[in-house]
Amino acid sequence: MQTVSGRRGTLPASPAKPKPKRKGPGRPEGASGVRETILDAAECLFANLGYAGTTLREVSDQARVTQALINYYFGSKYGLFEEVFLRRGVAVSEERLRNLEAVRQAGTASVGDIVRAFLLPTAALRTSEQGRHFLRLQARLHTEPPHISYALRDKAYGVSTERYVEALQEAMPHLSALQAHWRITLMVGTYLYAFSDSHRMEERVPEGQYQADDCQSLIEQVTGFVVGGISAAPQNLA
Amino acid sequence: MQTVSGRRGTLPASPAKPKPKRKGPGRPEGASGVRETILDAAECLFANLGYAGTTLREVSDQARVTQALINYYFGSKYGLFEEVFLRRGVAVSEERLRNLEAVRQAGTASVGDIVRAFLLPTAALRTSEQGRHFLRLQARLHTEPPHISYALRDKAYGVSTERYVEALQEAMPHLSALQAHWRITLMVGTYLYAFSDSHRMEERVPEGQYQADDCQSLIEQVTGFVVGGISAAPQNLA
DNA sequence: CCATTAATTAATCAACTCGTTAATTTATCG
DNA sequence: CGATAAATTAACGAGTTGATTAATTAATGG
Repeated sequence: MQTVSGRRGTLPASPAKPKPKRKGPGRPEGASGVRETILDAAECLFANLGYAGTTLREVSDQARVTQALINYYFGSKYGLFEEVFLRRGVAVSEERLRNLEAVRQAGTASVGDIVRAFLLPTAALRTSEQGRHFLRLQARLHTEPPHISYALRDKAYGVSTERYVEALQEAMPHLSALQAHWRITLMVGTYLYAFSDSHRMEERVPEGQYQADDCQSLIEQVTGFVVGGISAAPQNLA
Repeated sequence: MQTVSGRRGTLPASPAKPKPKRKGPGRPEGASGVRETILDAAECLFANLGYAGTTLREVSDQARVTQALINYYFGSKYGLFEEVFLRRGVAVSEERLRNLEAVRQAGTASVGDIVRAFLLPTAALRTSEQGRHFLRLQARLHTEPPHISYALRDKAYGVSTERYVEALQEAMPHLSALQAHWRITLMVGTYLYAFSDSHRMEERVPEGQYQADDCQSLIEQVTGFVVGGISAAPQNLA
């Protein structure tokens, strides 16, 4: 589709623009990329303002397109939201499954192996601005009303999370099914919060000790906590 | 403009009216209780739909008052939100401080003591429907945009959380200040998620094993996980 | 080279948003 | 009693909201 033939010589009344970014209506040459631009803008805004708090006009402004174009591409506001979330959500889920498969084939998986296999795909997202937007969006999705969140969460993460419960039961055979579910659930709650920047440690920790962009330290803190929590003795209530 | 003062005068010698619920305009006899009714309705809706997703009309409908009455009592939508959150938030925070003081005076506080002192006030809220609404609202507040959430979170929980960091450092002197902050932060993330019903274990756990209203089991699972996470051996980092 | 189709815009729409105002009803107090 | 203040309602208004439509431009395919 990338016919890179030169522009047509006859330019009606517009001045000669060497700029490849043509503005205005009309079918663009090749892929315009505007679709991804809209998704990026929406990802940022949905993450910061929530589903109801985001307006399509804000999205269109930030993406520098007209608002009608969003409905043209995604049909509706919810259609946009769906695609924003699933575009990264399914990728994360698939990577988790691949990671789990890898540690399983390498022998008996320890709790640490399982936790790292689960956390690494999302931890990697923290290295980019857009990735952090998605992580905030994801944390937010879990608090959105069911009719907005349930179907999406299930579609993206339903299967892979179930596999991790099974793997944990193999690693800790003395855990009941209910306990295994609980610990995976608590892991999810912990990392959602820790990776979403919705906490405010920056303001509470003595000067300069906390580096918000210290990704390595973040992963270690969270992994240590989660492994400790999952590995705790089942009736550890001293 | 409008008097937003709180408590009205003392209820006069109540003449034991059989029907204290008068409908229509005019000053009611004694305390009408409509203020709390509005707060309860708003608590439920803010929890389920978020700040932006809740309309004052829905609140007024559910509270069975006219929409203008909300502005009469609370000034603005945000004023209502503020009062909804703080009404229980400060109570929880104060109870946490009292609990911490109690375990400290009883001798050296263990990690389990600290965690239970922190979690019990919110766990108790799960026994009532309105309390569970508040817990969802609270979890949601942490994902709302800063201009909505930061001031409120700090006002309600700023001091008490800081005290718990100090207590944890006493209980685990080998932890650095940064690590202590992290572990308290991760405890918050974990319990916010676990107590807010934003997970969906009901649908994933084998039949009947999960009792959503089994408050005791919930507390045990979360407490065990958090104590294990906090007590985990700190990876060798500064 | 012309018909078709894809991409884009401006303009518009009906519904809904929060907040305000004037009016009304009643309790309370001097 | 009568004045005042409190509580409540109906109605409205200015501004947004998500979505639709008709028109416009250009690439593509036969």
